[in-house]
Amino acid sequence: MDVTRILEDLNDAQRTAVTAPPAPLLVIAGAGSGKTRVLTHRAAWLIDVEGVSPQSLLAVTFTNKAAAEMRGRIESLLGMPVNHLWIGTFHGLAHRLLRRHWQEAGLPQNFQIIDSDDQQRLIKRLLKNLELDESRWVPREIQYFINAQKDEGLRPQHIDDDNDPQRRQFIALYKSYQDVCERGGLVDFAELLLRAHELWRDNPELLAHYQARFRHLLVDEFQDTNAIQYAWLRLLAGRDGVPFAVGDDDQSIYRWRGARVEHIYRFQKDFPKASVVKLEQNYRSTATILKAANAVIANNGSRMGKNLWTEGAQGEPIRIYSAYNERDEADFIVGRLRDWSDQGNPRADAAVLYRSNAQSRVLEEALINAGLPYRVYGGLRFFERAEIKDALAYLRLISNRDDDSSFERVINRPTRGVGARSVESMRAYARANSCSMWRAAGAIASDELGGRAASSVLAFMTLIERMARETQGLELHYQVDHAIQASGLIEFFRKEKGERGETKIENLEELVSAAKGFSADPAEEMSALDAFLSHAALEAGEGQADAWEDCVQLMTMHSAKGLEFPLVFLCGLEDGLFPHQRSISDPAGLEEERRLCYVGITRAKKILYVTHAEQRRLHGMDSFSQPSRFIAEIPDELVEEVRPRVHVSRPVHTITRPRGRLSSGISPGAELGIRLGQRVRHGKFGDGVILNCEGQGAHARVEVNFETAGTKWLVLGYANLDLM
DNA sequence: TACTATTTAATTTTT
DNA sequence: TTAAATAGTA
Repeated sequence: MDVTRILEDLNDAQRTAVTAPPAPLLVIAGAGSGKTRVLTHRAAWLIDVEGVSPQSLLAVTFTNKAAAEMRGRIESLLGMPVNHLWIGTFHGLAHRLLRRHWQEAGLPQNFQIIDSDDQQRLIKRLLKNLELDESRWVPREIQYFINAQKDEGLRPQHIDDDNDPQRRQFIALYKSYQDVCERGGLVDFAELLLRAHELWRDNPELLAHYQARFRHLLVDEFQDTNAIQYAWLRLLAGRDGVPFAVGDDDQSIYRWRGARVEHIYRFQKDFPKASVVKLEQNYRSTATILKAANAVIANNGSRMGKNLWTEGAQGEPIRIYSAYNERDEADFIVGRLRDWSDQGNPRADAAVLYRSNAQSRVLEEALINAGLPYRVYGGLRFFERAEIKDALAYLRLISNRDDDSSFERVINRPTRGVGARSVESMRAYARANSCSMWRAAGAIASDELGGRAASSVLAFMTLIERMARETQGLELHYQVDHAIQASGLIEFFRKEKGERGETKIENLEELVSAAKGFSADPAEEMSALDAFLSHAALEAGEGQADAWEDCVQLMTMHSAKGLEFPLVFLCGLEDGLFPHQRSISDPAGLEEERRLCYVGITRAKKILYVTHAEQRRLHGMDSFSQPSRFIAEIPDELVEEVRPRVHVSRPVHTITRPRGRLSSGISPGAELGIRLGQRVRHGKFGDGVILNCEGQGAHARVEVNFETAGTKWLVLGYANLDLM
């Protein structure tokens, strides 16, 4: 037992948490305060010092990456592999349970997991079947509704329609969706969690077994748990379980996906014996950066309250740059990045963070012009690529003929003469006889369909049967290889002109390699193919598997969570963009945006730049915008304005910032508080932005671009504009 | 069935 | 602006 090794390098608060007696504990871990370290050391402490068997430990994270990292760190701390320790994502663990107890969970043994793309396709098919208009019943909204209900642990019969016809229809759709999934043996992400919860809830002996086994529950990113995840944890903890939850209420940025910070507040109520430890010492950023982060987040009302501090240096002031437009902003950033790189710093140590993906475009152009290598995070991941999903659909059909999503996906891919008409009649038959498309195809092909279509459909069915027969017993990667060849996908993409098809073929070949490298957990009693398919759905893989090159990192602030960089740019800090327009009017939404800002700021270790543009091209329209309110929330003494362009020849656009930090230029109407870009409200025309002004005093006229009424010239004296 | 023109809408995305 | 989805045409 090596206590020293586990406790060395821990500060007092961290040590308190790691060595806490076996009782529920909530660790509020500020950004950069050693959250993962506490979690892993706690596990090591329990196993090595308290003599807890790794078997009785369950560690939950939100991402596969975090789970893998946690396992690695625990193993290196203990100096041995811990195979019996369950570490995984909520979804991964739920999946494991459902595979083990598929019967009790009421699932077919070979159930398949569908991702959100599959889910949306399924909903669209459902709408077609029910002859509902997609513009009236927006698939995305239905998908959102279904997932939100599941996240709350609700089945269709639990939901009250409030006598609202729209809502009633949504509930009905949820129900039909569920029927389709049931018939095809399909389980979506939210369903994994909900089923796993119901499995325990409805099988007391089973629950008792797991409660007895998992005494210690380690939970990462606790602020991001949704209702069903929290309910699942509570069920497992029971009366005697010992939850050890680590999270930061200030970093909860996934409310829109069902995450509820409130669980952090509820924890102490649900576990009355719980104690709380706060980790506030930060090992990442300079004091200046921390002060800024603290000051910004202090504007949020509902918080547990926490103040990050550091023993480190003040560091450099936060640089704020007011760009003329988004291209100026990008040029500025790239200039600084070039300096950074020229000074011998790794480019990979620099990150440009933005609110929405669309902002990356201008940045990328500027980076390309400057010849700076960069990498954009996000985007399509390996297993989400269309060609990969096509191949997987064939494999899924091999495993389960009744998987309608897969059937429809590949029935005519590559094209084999089965058009929309044939598919439609199969759908009709399937609907009328509530059977799968596969069965419908078999039933119809012989009579209802025309000769040519019928033979195509039969050929397809024969193909699938043949593939299933020929791959039986083969090693996984041979199965995959056979599937991509025999399906004709390779041939199909070879004919595709340009480089596109080539890439697709490469990806398909990469899929074979992935299968080669895949090893299923032998403990699970499922076929290698089913295991691989689940893996593909549950772990979509990396965004870009590019060869490593030292390059600047571009990503959204959301995807930056958990990362850190010596040099960080937060760009596009304008009201309307960040905080985003859609969150701005809702107080809870605004608070979440502010937490996102907090996350962004605390990514920076040494140097932080904050930029905004006075004018930005959005959706093809130039628009003026105010600097983000978050900028004004950073205390003046931490900030240094960057003004390399000493008054370029352009109209006086100098922005009056909320605290008057920037000098305001004299312009017509200035005495009335009118300036270009100012948002105004007009009694009749509604909200708009000032584009232009001329004249003085009461005779001054302004040109206003109204959101709905278009552009108009108004005389200030009569217009009665309200400043916003 | 495949290509082209037109329309539409536009956060964030751990699984 | 632009990307994606749909509708229309060869």
